[in-house]
Amino acid sequence: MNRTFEPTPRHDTKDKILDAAERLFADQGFAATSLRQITTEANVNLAAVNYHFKSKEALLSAVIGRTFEPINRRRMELLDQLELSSGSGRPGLDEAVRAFVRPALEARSANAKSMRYFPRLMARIMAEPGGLAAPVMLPALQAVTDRFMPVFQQAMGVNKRSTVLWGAQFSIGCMARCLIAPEFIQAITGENQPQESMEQMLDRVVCFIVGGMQALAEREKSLCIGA
Amino acid sequence: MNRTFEPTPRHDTKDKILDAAERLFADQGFAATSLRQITTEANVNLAAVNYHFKSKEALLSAVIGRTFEPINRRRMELLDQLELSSGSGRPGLDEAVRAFVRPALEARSANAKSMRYFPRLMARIMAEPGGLAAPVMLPALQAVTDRFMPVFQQAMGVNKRSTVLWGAQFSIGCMARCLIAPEFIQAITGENQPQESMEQMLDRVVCFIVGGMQALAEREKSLCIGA
DNA sequence: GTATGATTGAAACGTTTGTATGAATCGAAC
DNA sequence: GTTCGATTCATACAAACGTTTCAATCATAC
Repeated sequence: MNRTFEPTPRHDTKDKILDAAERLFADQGFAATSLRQITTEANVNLAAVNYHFKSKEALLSAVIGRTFEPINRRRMELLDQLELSSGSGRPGLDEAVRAFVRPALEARSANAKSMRYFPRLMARIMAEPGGLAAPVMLPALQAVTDRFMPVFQQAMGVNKRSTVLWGAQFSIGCMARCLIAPEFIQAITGENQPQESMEQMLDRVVCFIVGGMQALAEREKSLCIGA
Repeated sequence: MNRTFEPTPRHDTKDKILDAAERLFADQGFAATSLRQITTEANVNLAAVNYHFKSKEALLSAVIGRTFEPINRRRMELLDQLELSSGSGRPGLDEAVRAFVRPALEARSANAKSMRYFPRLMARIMAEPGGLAAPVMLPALQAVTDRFMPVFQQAMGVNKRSTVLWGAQFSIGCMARCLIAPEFIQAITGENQPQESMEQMLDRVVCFIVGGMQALAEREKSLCIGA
């Protein structure tokens, strides 16, 4: 067999593939990213993808799982801590929203060397309720929803579940947008805006979301009075 | 030449391609949609795509242009009317936000027979500042931004342009999310929520956005007092 | 009827794709 | 050193892809 073998260190092939896939899926989307692009960037052999991950789709699931699972775990931790440190076990709306949003912004900041990729991956995945990522994403979203929705509802002081559900959806929209907004602002204005810190961005988006949720709560109350 | 020719009516090939492309690009994304899928759904010949649109990318640009251009034109019209009918030529924040959001929701409703497609197309496009759609989208976004941003700023009563820019980005996030929220709510809760009318959805999202923007304005004022 | 440009049709082309295959190499245990 | 499973390598395969080509057909004007 004609083989020009240059051995690759064998201890991190899988991670190299995951890293490259995360970057390229985020930048180009799943379908437009070929396995050869991934393996070229990761400097591994094409067959390694199927060996370690069985299929391209399974690779996507793995990328999503390792990206989003820590965020959701962090959310749960923050909320648990909040409830412990709140005298009545009932966090305020501002605190609850922070616990929801902060992990996503933290993840953005933690990916300093590939900061341009994570926000787009998240934006792409969040736009696809029935897409390829659904089997991985829906259970995760379900768990977070089950945990946070009652807290939001209590903090908003509303009776209707639909008010909370819509508020949560708009909050997700804000949060997702927040992750890519710097790129958009740059593209639209052509200005090099001074870089905002993560805490500044967090303050802005939490302020907006809390204001919006409180407005929805007020709306519900005034509709009840009118009915 | 061996040809089994069945003539197609020649008066609407281009529109059939655009319709099919809009549906499939929205549902699957650009890269995952092949021209053969489009032409099969449109019941036209493969070569027609390149004849009428020159390339797949040009087809995408055409789809985006015909989808988003009417929305933006409607936005401008609504705002013009608003300024005419406002005594001082200065619309309130609620009205300005409505003028921004309503056309998108209207477009969703107008696509009754393909309602599942338009929201996703919009969500996909909005997630990609530097993507394939950028040459078409950025000028359109620029025009809308130039027109609405001063109105929002005045209505919010803030001095800093950055406050308005961020508020606008969060608003776009809310609006985009609003278009696909019914699917998400359905997927997460497994419940068949009663269908909300367009006006109900519009009221909800405008309420949230206005609340959020007012909160940002208050935040700016309190930061100025503190500084 | 003829001429001409527009439009459609079938097929070809070269490239790319994900998956699969079997051999070579590696690393750990004995 | 030998064995065995894990891992990597080069290659093959069939299918799919966007673009192109050229002839047939259509529609309109004269």
